[in-house]
Order: sequence, then structure tokens, then C-alpha cells
Amino acid sequence: MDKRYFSDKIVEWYQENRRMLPWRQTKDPYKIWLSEVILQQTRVNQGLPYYLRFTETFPTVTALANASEQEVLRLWQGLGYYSRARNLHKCAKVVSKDHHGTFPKTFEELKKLPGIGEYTAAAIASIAHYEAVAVVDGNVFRVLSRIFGIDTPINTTEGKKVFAELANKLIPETSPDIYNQAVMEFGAMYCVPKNPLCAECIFKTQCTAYEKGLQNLLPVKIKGKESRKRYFYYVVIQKGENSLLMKKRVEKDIWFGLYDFPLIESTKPIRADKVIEKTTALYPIYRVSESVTVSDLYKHVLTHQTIFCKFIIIKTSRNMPAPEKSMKFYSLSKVGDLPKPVLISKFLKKSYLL
DNA sequence: AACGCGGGGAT
DNA sequence: ATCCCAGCGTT
Repeated sequence: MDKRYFSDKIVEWYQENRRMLPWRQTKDPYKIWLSEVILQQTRVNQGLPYYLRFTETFPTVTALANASEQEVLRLWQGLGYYSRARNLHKCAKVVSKDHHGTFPKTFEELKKLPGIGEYTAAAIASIAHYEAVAVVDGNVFRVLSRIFGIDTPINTTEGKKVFAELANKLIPETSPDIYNQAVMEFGAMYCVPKNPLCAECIFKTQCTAYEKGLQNLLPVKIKGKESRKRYFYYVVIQKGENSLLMKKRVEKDIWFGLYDFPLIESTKPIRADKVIEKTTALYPIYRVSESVTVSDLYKHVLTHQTIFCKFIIIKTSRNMPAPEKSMKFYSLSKVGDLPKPVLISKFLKKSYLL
């Protein structure tokens, strides 16, 4: 298919079918950047409320830079991939301090900033500054692999190269911003992963995958290894009526920088009586055996691991000290302000109505 | 080149 | 139950 035909046709489609989204109403590089980071590995519907909260709370990059990391993580709570939030904050500080609050304008300069990789740099440079550099995201892989019948695996170095080169060959010099967004929107709305809407597709007569019936086989992706299972037994120590013992996760692991309870981890499930035994050994000062209850099983299915979790709830009297320096008792209202994994938030909501 | 990192919606 | 999403940084 002719390159010019493809870009014209998809841009025409976009202008008639695009969703109205707040980050499409602005050319402010700060807001473009914010939306792009939020939308990394995240669907529009999941990211939208976060975008609205961030732009409302932090109208400028300097406002964001002046916040604490805790505030940023708190606002990011529930969105996942929390290194995005830490890099977002880091990047805001760099832009605020080293660039006088103005983002660099070129693809190459943008890519040097924390949290900005190939995709995000291309998105900002093209959308905010009309640089003719193609974005290559999951949508682009899908649309191009199907229409042009490319079966190079997308999660290999070779695949990334092949698709980036093709994408940059297709992007027009005029309106690269519209073109990039058009391909992504088309991938999100029509050329979807499973059962794409080929019957009403504007490229029905040109699409290699449709012609050969390969829609559900493209793009090709090498299978990763299967996710591991982890068993978390959270020890929830409630002091008086109003405070809970919590700790910040500092180990290099899931939920780094977020707060949860002290926990006993295992690669295999442990019987409840055994868990209570271990808890007694760990926290003898709370006299665990007298007041312990165990919650139902919480199953938390993530892409890279499945976490099976139970909460062991121990009530203790006032004026008991925290058992370790890294832990601290927080009143329930303060607990509500701490950034926590959704698993913890759900448990708290159910048990303590936070 | 491979791995770790979240949560939610669609199928 | 599985896949995948407007990916990035580290090992």
C-alpha cells in the first residue's frame, strides 16, 4: 500500500472518529507529558481520573516538582507501576531546576529525562512540537504488523527495530502529531487485540492479515516465563481502637515506597495455626495467642505474579511500643493518607471503613 | 537480551 | 484463566 494513502486515510478516519479526551485539548508539553506517563501500559479509562487529579493538584511542572514524593505516590495510589510516579517527580524536579520549568523540545533531549523513553519522547516531540518522529507502542505494533503482514516478534530487538523503521517511514512531515495519535486511536478502537472489527475497517481491502485471515495471529510475541506465586500473611496489629502498625516497603521488590503491614512470606501456603505460631515467635510482646483473628483469603492476580494473602489481626492495648524502628503506629486517618498497595486498601476499606 | 514492575478490563 | 494495555529502567 502506498505510504501516502495510508497516512491520509488513517488521519481522515481519526478526525471523524476520535474520542474527546482532555489531553487532546492542549499543546502544553507538561500536560502532554503527564498524560503519556500515566498512559504507559495503562488504558485510557483507567488513567483518565488520575490525569484529572494530577492536573488539578499540580497545574504546572514546578508545582509538581515542589511536592513531596509521598504526595505524588499518594496521588498515584492504585495506578500501579509506581516507579513511574517516582520518575515523574524526579523528572519534574530536573525540568523545574535545570530547564527553568520548560521541557526540552526535541526527541533526543526529551529521551534523556527520567521516565521518558523512546515512546514518550516521540509522543511529546510530535504532539507538542510537531517533530516528525513516530511513536511505537502496543497499538502501532498491532496495526502495522497486521496491515503490512509483518511477523517479526515485537518483543525482540529485531522486532523493535523493524517496526520503528517502518513507522518512521510512514509518518508524514505535515501533522505528525495527528498521525501518531491516529494510529494509536485506530489500534485502540478498531484494530484491537482480539476479534478486530475487520468487517467495517477502512483498510479491509489492503490489510494483509485480513486477506490471509491472520488477524488473531498478529502481532507475534515471544512468550515470557510464567508468573510466580507468593503467599503473604500480613500481621495487622491494632493498638486501641484507632491505630495500626505499618511499615514502608524499602526492599527492591513490588510496591517499593508504599506502606503495608509487617508480613510473613512463603512460597507455599501455610496453615493458619502455623502462621499464628510464627507470628507469636516474631511478636511475643503482643501476646498473639489471646486475641488473634485471621481474615479470608485475598487473591491478587498481577501480570507478573499472583499474591495470595491473609490478614492476621491482633488487638493490643494502648501504649504498646512498635517492635522495630522501621515500623510505626498510625492513627486511622493518617493511615488513609499513606500510599498503599490496592490489596491493603481493599482490606482496610472492608475492615476499618477507611 | 532478559527481567521486574500493577492493576483492571475484555474475552 | 489469559491477554494486554499511549513502556521504562536495571541487570
